[in-house]
Amino acid sequence: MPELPEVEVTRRRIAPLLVGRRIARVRTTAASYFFLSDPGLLRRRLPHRVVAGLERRGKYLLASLDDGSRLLIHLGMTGQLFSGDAVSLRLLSATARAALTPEEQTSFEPDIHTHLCLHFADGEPPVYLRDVRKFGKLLLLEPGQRHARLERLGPDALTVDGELLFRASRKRRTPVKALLLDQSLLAGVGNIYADEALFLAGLRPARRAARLSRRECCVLADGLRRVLTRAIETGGSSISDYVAPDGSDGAYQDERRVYGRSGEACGSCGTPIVRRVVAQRGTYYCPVCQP
DNA sequence: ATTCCAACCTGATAGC
DNA sequence: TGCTATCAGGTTGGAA
Repeated sequence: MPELPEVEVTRRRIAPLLVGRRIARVRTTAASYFFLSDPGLLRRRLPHRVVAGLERRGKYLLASLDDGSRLLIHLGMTGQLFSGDAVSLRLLSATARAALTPEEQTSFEPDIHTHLCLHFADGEPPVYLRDVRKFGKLLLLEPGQRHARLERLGPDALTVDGELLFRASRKRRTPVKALLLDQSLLAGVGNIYADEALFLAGLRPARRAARLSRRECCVLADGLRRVLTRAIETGGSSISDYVAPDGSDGAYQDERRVYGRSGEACGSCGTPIVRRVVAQRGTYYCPVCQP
C-alpha cells in the first residue's frame, strides 16, 4: 500500500495524536513475522514513555521516545496507522463488514490484525497499528542503536535530481523502473509512483537504465518530484487498504494516469493502457506516449 | 557487482 | 456453493 506520499500523509496526521503524549497501556498480538522486536519487550518498555517526535525516512516512520529509544515502523503492503476515532470500511475485512449494520460501523475495535495498540495517559483516543499481511515491520531501537535497513536507504525521493539518476544509471542494464524501486538509490518510490513518474517523463518502464540521456534523467526526476508532491497534497492513493490516520481516503487514485488502468484510454492520446511485468512487478504504461 | 527469483502473509476476485 | 488460480502500494536473502 504505502509509498512515500502515504507514509508522509500518515506522519503529518498521526503526529498530533502521538507527539507529546505519554503512553499508558500497550497491547500487541503474539510474536510473528511482523515483529522484529519481541512484542513482550514492547509491552514492557513502551508504557510511561512520552513520544518526542515522529520523522519519515523513505517509507519508514521513526518515533523517538523520551528515553532516547526509537520505534521503527514500516507499513509494508497493508499496514495502517490510525486513530481509535477513525471510521473506515477499509479497516474491516469483507466478512466483518457484512456482519455489521451501518450504524454499528461507528467505531473501530481492534481485531486479530491489529498488532499494536497504544493507549495514552491523558485519555485521548488510542493509536492503532494494523497490518493484515504482516509485511510491515515494527522494531524498538535502543538509544544510539543503528539499523542496517535505515543505513542502506538512499536520499529521500522528494529531493531527487536528474544528476543522481544519471550517475546511478550508467552501466546498468536493468530497466529504469527497477532503478526507481531501488531504495538504496532513492528512498520512497514504490510501484504506483514509479509508473506514474515514468508516464509523466514519457519513458518506457522497460527502457535500459544505461541508455537514458542526461536530459531524460532530468525529466524523470522532475516527474518524480511532481507526482510525489501532488500525491501528498491530495492525501495519497486509497486503492485498496490505505486510509489516513483519521479514517479518510486519499484522492490521488483519481489522478492516476496509468497505474491499474490497463485497457482504459490514455488521457493524452487515447491509446489503451498496457500492463506488462517489468522488474518483477505489474507495470502500466501508454505504448504511444512512452516510446 | 548486478540481476533475478522465491519467500514472507492474508484476502479479494475472477473463472470454472 | 465451492474450488483453484491469480493478483496485490514491499523487502529480503541467496542463487545465478
